[in-house]
Order: sequence, then C-alpha cells, then structure tokens
Amino acid sequence: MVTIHDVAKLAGVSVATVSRVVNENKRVAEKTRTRVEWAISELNYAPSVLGRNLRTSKSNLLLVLLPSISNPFYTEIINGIEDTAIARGYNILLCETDSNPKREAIYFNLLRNRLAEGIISMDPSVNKNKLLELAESYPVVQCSEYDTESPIPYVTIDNEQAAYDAVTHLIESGHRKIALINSDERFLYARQRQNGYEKAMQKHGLPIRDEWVYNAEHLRFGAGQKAIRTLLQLHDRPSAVFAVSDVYAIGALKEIHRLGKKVPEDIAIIGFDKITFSDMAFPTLSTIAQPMYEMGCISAEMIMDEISGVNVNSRVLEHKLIKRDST
Amino acid sequence: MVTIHDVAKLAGVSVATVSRVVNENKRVAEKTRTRVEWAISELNYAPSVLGRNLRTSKSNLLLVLLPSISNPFYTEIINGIEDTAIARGYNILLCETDSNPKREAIYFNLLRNRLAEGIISMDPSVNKNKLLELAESYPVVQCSEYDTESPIPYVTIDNEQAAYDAVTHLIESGHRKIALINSDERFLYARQRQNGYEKAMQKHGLPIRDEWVYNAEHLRFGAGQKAIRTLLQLHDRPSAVFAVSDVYAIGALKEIHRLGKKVPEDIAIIGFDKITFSDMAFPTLSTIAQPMYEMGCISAEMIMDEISGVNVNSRVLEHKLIKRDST
DNA sequence: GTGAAAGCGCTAACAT
DNA sequence: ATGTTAGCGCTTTCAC
Repeated sequence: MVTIHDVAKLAGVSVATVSRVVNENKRVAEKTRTRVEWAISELNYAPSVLGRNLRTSKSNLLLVLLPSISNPFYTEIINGIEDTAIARGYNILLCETDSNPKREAIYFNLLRNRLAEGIISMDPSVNKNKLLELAESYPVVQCSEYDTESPIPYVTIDNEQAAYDAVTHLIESGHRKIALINSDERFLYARQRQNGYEKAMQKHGLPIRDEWVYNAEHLRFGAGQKAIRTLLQLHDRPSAVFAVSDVYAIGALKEIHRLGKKVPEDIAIIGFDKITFSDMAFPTLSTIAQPMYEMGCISAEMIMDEISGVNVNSRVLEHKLIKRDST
Repeated sequence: MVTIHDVAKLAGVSVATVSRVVNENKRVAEKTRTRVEWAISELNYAPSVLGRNLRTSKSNLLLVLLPSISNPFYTEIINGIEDTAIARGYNILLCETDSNPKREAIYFNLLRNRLAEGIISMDPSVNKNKLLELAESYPVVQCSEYDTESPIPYVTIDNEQAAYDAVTHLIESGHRKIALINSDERFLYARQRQNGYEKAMQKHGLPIRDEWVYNAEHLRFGAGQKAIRTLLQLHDRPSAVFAVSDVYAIGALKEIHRLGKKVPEDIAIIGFDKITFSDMAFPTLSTIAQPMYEMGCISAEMIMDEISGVNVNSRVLEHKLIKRDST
C-alpha cells in the first residue's frame, strides 16, 4: 500500500506538505504542489480513510439502517438519500438489519467508532432505547418510522390521515364492509393506519368487525395472498380491502384473480406506498402515494445538517390518494 | 468515546491486557479477565474498528458493487451474499455506482485503504481495466457479469444456453416470428443472450429481422413498455417476444394489456431472471430462472476464501425454464 | 501473566 | 512556505 511517506519521499518534501496538497490547503508553493501532485499520480496514491478518520473523526460516511432491502418502498427512499448525500460529498453504507438486534449492534458500533458520522434509521423494529441512547451522543434521524416520545428528529407522513383518506375513498365508492390487511402492530405506522381505518369507519357509522382486521406476518407478496384467502372465506365477507402496504395489496390482487374473482367488481382493493409495481399489477392498484424519494432527500439533508451542528426539525410530508382501477 | 485506555484505567490493568481480553487471547488470568470484562460492560466499551484496522488491516467488511438497488434481480443476490457473509463474521457494504465512474473510484479506494477486505462486483458497466488493476492487489470476485479474458474469478450462468432455451420454448410453442428486447450491447450478458437467441432461430431455420431486435435504454418497466409499442407497430409483427430481463417483460405485458391485446394469444412473452414479481404479473410470466440467492452465497464464499488465501475457481450455475401463462 | 512501548497512516500544532 | 512531531485507538513484540 502506498502511504503518504512514499509520496513525500518521491517528491522530496515532508509528509505535512503532501497532506496540505491532498487537503487542498492553500499554503503550498505552486512549484511544490506540482511536484507533489506528480508524485501522487506517479505512485497512484489514495489517502487512507482509516488514518484520516482516526485523526479527524471525519469519514464522510452515512449509515442507513433498514430492515430489508427487498421492499421497494425502501429502495426509492434510498435513491433520494444517495443523490442528496453524494451531492454533499457523503457516501452511504446500507445496513440491512433483518430485524436482528445483533446486526443492529454491529452497525451502531460503526457509528460509535466514528467510522460513520451519522445514521438514518428506517427500521421499525429497531431497539428504541438503544437508538435513543445512541442519539444522545451521535447524529441520528428516523425516516418513515419514528418514536412519538423521543427527541430524535424524523421525517414521515401523516399515516392516520392517509389511512383515513384511503378508507374514505372506499366508502365513497359505495363500500360498507371494509377489511384491513395490517402488518405487525408493534410498528407505529401500523397502529396509526389502523386508527385512520377505524376513524373513517366510525365517522360514517360503519361497523368494524374483528375478523375484518387481518395482521400479516412478513412483508411479502405471499402474506397478502394468504390474508385475502382468509378474508374471502369469512361468512360475512368484506366488499373492499385496505392494505397498509402495496406489497400486501398486490399479493391480494393476484390471489383474487387466481380464484376467478374480479377486482373491483367482486372486491375492491386499495394499497399504500405507490411502489413502481403498483402500476404494473392487474388491475392497476389504487393506493396512497408516499413521497418516498423526497423523504430520502430530506432525511439525508437532516442528518448532514445535524452533523454540521445545525438544528433540525422533524417534518411531516404530504401524501396523495391515487385512484386507479382496483377501486 | 470510550477507549481502551479508559477500560484499562478502570480495571487497573494495562491496555495490552484489555486488548488480550477483547481479542480472546488465552494468556490472561481468570481473575484479571473478569475484572476487565466488568470494566468493559461498565463503560459500555466497543473497540474502535478504525484503530484495529490501522494496525491489522482487518475490517471484516465486504464491498458489494451494484449499478442500482432498484432492480430486484440484485436484491435476491444480495440476500445470499449477506446471509453467507454474516455467517462467517463479515458485514457487507452496499455500493450503488449508478454506473458513475467517480462513485466507483470512491468505493475502489475504500478497498485500497483496507477499509474493506474484498469486493464483489455486479456492475456490468464497471471499468474493466480499473477492476483488473485492483484485482492484482486485492481480492475481487465478479457476480453475474464478468470478463471472459480476465483472470478475475466469477459466478454466473450460461447466458447463451439460457437464452437459447427460452427462444426454443417459444419456437416449440409454434412461434416463428420472434422478437428480442435486449439491453445495452456493451454488457456481456446482453451479447451472450443475443447469441443464444440467434442460434435458436438459425437452428430452426427461422429468419432474424433487424427490426425485431430492440435495444432498451434503462432497466425500467417503462423501457419494456416503449419496446413493445415499437414492436407492435411494425408492419411484419412478431408473434412472440423474448426479453432479456423480467423488468422489460413485465413492462411489455402491461402495455400489451393496456392496448387491449391478449397474452399469449396475440403475442407471447418470455422474460429472464424470475424475480418475485414475475409471478404477480398478469398473466404470470414465463421466464428463465437464475439461482440468484445461490449466486450470492457462492460469490460471498469465493471472496472470503480469496481473502483467507484459498484458491477459488469460477462457477457456472444451472438455469431453469419456467413455463407459466405468458407463453 | 502482565506491562511498556513501538508503530499502523494521517493531520495539525508548533517550529523554523 | 515547509518541516518536525505528537497523538488519534489499537495490537503486538519484547521484557519482566
């Protein structure tokens, strides 16, 4: 490995001068600078991030914590984070936790070791206490999922209102028996969307039956298929379904079709997120659009501001009802 | 930040002893070990990756280079890489290059700086020369895309044979006019699959018309939609299409449906990869299954073997024709 | 069994 | 304008 010493030797200067050139410090004579730059390219020298970090605690690296890379919802947020980070000279390190506390701990340590300068958490199953403890000493931002009672800044949408809008759309389309495919209630967004569902139903004097609320296990197409199978077997069958994720909704769409029924005639479906696939499904999926890309951009801005000592405020962004063929 | 010195002080020992305990070196008295361990947990100490790396060049970090996180094809490979790496104590750093040489350079430097110990490249647009140069000094493995003439070990499938199988399936279903939706011909897989397409056509004495070969721009659904629109406008229209990616095929499926035509009656479609969504599309997509997860596992094994000095050989894995409703 | 000290590559005072 | 040097947190000889 080529070190700063090799360059200094070849250029016939001290390591300090090389460091000055590399860091674009002004106080170097033009002639010296040229010679050093020549030596650098001659040796194909790249400064060690390790050595630099150790000295300056500056890695220009951001950690992004997410439960799984397989969900397209995160994919689009990440695009936003990346573009924004890159523009300000930061690079990101994607950390898939798989909801595994051990892996989470490894990534937290990366931050505590100053290998990264800040962390954006999108993991709903993150250990809230550990994250809070981390946030006391290091820059932390939460994206999408957050904690109502913690001081950690976040960017999100109004999940309750969004769910309310989705269900109201179904009601206004003439549905009275509306089911909910929810994910794990441990997650804040799941509870908030369930609240929105319930409020919309109550507002219109519609009954909520326990058996119409289905909690899916994993965030996969298969879970949506299983959910709709259960719902369709009910004695008192719902005529419409609100799924808290497009992934569930698309699985449901597929399964309904496989069973020879029609959407929205036999049963209407609305999803949540507006992932790219939602427009490729048959029929096209009505959904609640989250500004994923923007959420990514904003959380990246927030974390970089925090790092540079600027005060940041949480943000609640706008969602949008997208009416398509499934309702 | 808590350092090894803090722990040493609290435990009343030297930093060397703390280091021994942390690294599970045998030569520490039971009593001392207990006291040190107590101090560690008392202070919530986590060894600095930075300091350790600088000394040992051991980061237990793997770099994974990919063009875009949005393609589900990569997602499943990454799952395989992650599971395998984690099992052997490595963590991975996902690096999205967006086919941008500058970003590529940043990640290469991470390797040259020993911040990571090896790199798995899945980027078809990677700079072959730079990668080759890197491979002379550091562990490098290519996954899916590779270079026929370079000594860098790779894991892939037989793209030509797989494409041949896909097209043969269409021919055996009675099609004679078969179009190809390909991606950028700069990519090896694109050229190989085109070869397979041509060989299958020639083998059965079928004509290949230039206008039946469409090169899409970006790997997005929209590109598939655009491609099929062009193909359907041809005077001499193909009755079947082989798309080199499920993403193109699904876009095509959607567009055909939107135009009021039927698959496979009006036009048959076969894709490539077998991404999860291919089974959610309407109709379900026939495709060539790549063992993505396995490819990930094997490339991870390969890179870790390389790192530990074990000799590794390139691997060509089996593909499989999946007949579903679109053909 | 344990400690002292050198040194990994780098930056930033401080000196010249 | 440039060089000298301490020290970032850690591991690892080499003494004791």
